[in-house]
Amino acid sequence: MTATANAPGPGQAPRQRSVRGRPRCDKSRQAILSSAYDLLVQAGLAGFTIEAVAARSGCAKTTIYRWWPTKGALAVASLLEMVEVAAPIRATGSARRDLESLLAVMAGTMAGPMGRVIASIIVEGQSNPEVLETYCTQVLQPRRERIREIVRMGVRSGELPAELDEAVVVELLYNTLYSRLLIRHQPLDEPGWTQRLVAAVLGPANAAPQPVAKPLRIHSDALYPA
Amino acid sequence: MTATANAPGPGQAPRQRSVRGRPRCDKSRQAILSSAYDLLVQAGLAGFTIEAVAARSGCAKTTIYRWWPTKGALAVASLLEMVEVAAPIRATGSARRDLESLLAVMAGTMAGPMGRVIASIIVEGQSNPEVLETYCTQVLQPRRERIREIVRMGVRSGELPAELDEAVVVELLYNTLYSRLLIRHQPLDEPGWTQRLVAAVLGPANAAPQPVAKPLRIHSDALYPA
Amino acid sequence: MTATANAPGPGQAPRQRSVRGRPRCDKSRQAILSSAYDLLVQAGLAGFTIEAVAARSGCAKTTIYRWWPTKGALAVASLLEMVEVAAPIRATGSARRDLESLLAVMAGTMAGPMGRVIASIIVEGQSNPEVLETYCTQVLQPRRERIREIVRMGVRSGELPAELDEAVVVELLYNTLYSRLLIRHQPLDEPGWTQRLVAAVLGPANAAPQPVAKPLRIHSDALYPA
Amino acid sequence: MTATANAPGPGQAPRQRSVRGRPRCDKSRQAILSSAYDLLVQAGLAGFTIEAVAARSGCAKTTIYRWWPTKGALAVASLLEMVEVAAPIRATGSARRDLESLLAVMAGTMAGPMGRVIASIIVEGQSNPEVLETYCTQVLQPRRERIREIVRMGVRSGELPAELDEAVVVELLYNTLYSRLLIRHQPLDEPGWTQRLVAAVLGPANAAPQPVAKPLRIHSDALYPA
DNA sequence: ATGTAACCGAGACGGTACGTCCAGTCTTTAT
DNA sequence: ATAAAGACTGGACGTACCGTCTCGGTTACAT
Repeated sequence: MTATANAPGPGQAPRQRSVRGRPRCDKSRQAILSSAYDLLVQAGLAGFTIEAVAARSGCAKTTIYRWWPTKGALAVASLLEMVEVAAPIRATGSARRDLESLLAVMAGTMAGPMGRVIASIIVEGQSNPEVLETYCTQVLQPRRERIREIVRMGVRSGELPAELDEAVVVELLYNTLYSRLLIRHQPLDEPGWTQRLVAAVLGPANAAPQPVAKPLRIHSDALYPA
Repeated sequence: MTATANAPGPGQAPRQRSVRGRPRCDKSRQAILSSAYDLLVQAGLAGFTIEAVAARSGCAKTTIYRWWPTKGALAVASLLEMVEVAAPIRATGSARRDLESLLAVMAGTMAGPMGRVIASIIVEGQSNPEVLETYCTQVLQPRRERIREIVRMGVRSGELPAELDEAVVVELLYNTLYSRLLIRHQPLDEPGWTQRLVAAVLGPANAAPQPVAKPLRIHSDALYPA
Repeated sequence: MTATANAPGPGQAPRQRSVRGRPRCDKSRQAILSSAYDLLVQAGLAGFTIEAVAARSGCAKTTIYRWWPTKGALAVASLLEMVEVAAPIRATGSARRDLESLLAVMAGTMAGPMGRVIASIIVEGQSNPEVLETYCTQVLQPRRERIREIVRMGVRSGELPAELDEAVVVELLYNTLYSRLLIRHQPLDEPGWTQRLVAAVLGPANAAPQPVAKPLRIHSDALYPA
Repeated sequence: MTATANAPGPGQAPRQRSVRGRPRCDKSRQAILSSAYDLLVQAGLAGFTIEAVAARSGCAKTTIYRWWPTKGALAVASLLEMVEVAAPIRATGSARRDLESLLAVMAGTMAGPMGRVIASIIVEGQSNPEVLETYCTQVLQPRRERIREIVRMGVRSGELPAELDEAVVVELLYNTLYSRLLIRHQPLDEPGWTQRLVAAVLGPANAAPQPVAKPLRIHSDALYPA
């Protein structure tokens, strides 16, 4: 993990818990993070200014700079604060259906306000590699792993062909979301798109899916508000 | 087309061709565009400043603002200036191989300096929809069409399965490139990646490809230096 | 002369009068200088802030920084703007009386608002030698010269002893003013002080002063509002 | 005496001597005062910062603020710590010579590092009258009294004319030092200046000085390092 | 040939945000 | 109680670019 993330998520100790001195004011931390998030949602990158965050949160600029070295770091931190680590979802027993609905949820999320935040983070990351690094480690990878798991389960149950390249499946499904978010050549919520995507990636649904005996409790890849 | 694109490509008339007055100085236009491009390549978005472009090109800021309304517009224009409309390539007769090599070329291009420029354009486009619009129309769509054509030809020749969803194929192949460019979770030039990608999208190569009778001269999707 | 003075006094050409580019806005210059002066008078050094000057004058900070490199330079310039080069006074024919009244006027000026400005300039000058240099050259020296002239005339007319050390006289009379301004150990306008001072410096008035035939029109050392 | 001076000289109890709690740490007091002095000498006003003093002395800012209300108060206190109350000097028997040598010593002191400290104190005093007040009471007045005493003795012995205005003599001699310190229009250590000054103020040395019967031990006006 | 219109360079201008420094204050633990 | 540590609000700093605005000068067509 990088310094970018030293605005701690739950359970993290960013600075060696100091015994001496005034402890960090958590109210300020919260105010700053939620102000940052709100500004990103409402005004996008243009309005996402340290000064604006300071003004809206009622905190001093110095307090912001003390804890987050760059705007990008602040942006990721504000996203992490708003997102559950991994929301559990109910597996239906069909990997196909699971993927479809998961993709739909993700696309919906990205089409909404959180999408603007994510886009902003990626933008900031272009000139600040640590931001992207943190985003990938903290947000992207755990969620990609969920998709991978669904695929793995589908293969194991025989629903999906054994020769399926898991890594590529994840890559294809996920990347297409981000591209639409950023390039906007097509809408993220194009109707029917989810199904076509899954069909194309998994191949035609000729084999009847075998319902798993015990419907497992797995986790969603979607970004949920905390 | 929007005002964003009024930095004309060849043969375009951005402003109602004025009969009176001093004609536009093409030397300045060239100097500005190439300075912009160079700055984008060398310093990325951080160094891509109207003032820097003016300084490097030896032109006045007013001259830049006269012709390009925003930094984003200037960025796209500078890219268009550096890129052939569509470089012709030799079709090998195998759609699979064509796609693989095309993807490899594109990935290579995006991993290089031009990738930085493209990323910058997309970044600028986040707060300036016209920029993305122009980029899609002028750069993206024509190139996507080429992929589509290869697929179409492959289907027609029987090399590729008839039920292939052309639109989705293009989407999958292309988007994954842009995601890697922007998110950097994986390198663009991962070895073997191109093959796995094509295999996953087109399905297993069971049908023996039928070489087309007359190898057609089609066009590359890659962005070539002009 | 130093860069500090490039806010021109009358007849000066601070930057080689440039033919190219937008000419300097004199309204801004005036507004800045008078705002600076007012702030120095009203709030002293504490309130004399580039930001405050900008706010009060309605100009941008950058405009101020473009023309005056430091707060000190701005302070001197604002003083120079408010002061006549050398106000003429009527010589009475008695060097003694002339010096007394001149000292009284100067003390009065220094005890007033302009004194605060001068004190501020000297303070700024402590960490910026150019400021002091400019102040001495532009303000102090010309005025000291006037005292010297009065003394010279008094000696020539026989009113003052020939062995009088002109330089020291000027030094003694002037310095004591500045010390009282800055150290405040004694009030500047102590009644009778002027006479005692002159008496001590010039020696006892034993020689009857010879009235000059034609009372000359000389110049005051005092700082007059322009 | 004012609150400004509650940095105690030796033997003073600024705060009602507390019976309970941790006693004041004298090591901190010393460290702070000498750090302040050093910073004033080395970096002048610019580097004389509470934070810098804290850093250099290894004390906390709060400790400084607890004992000295303002930077100015700290500055005077640091000067007082470095200075003997009144260093004794040997009177030569000639008031003239005594004054000359005394002036020379003072000028030398002011031209050196301590001069920077004094200038800083006066600067601070401009926006903090209590600082000047303390400086005058603690430093200036006792030393001026010494000059006055020399003059008085000179008059009593007949060396100096009886009509000499003691107060004005002190004023003239002392003020000119401070002016040169602050305005820098002339160097403080101009050779021969001391003699000319004394000559001008005391009048020509026509009367042969009467050596006093018993050379008295008086005190110097100069500021000696403790 | 001479307007007239649009171009071009230079550079001043009002602004916004930057990231930093320091001022003072407050809150904690340690002595 | 005093001290050290260090987080906090707040204000000003000086800088970088923004996008706009005059200027003096330069083409090149249209009278």
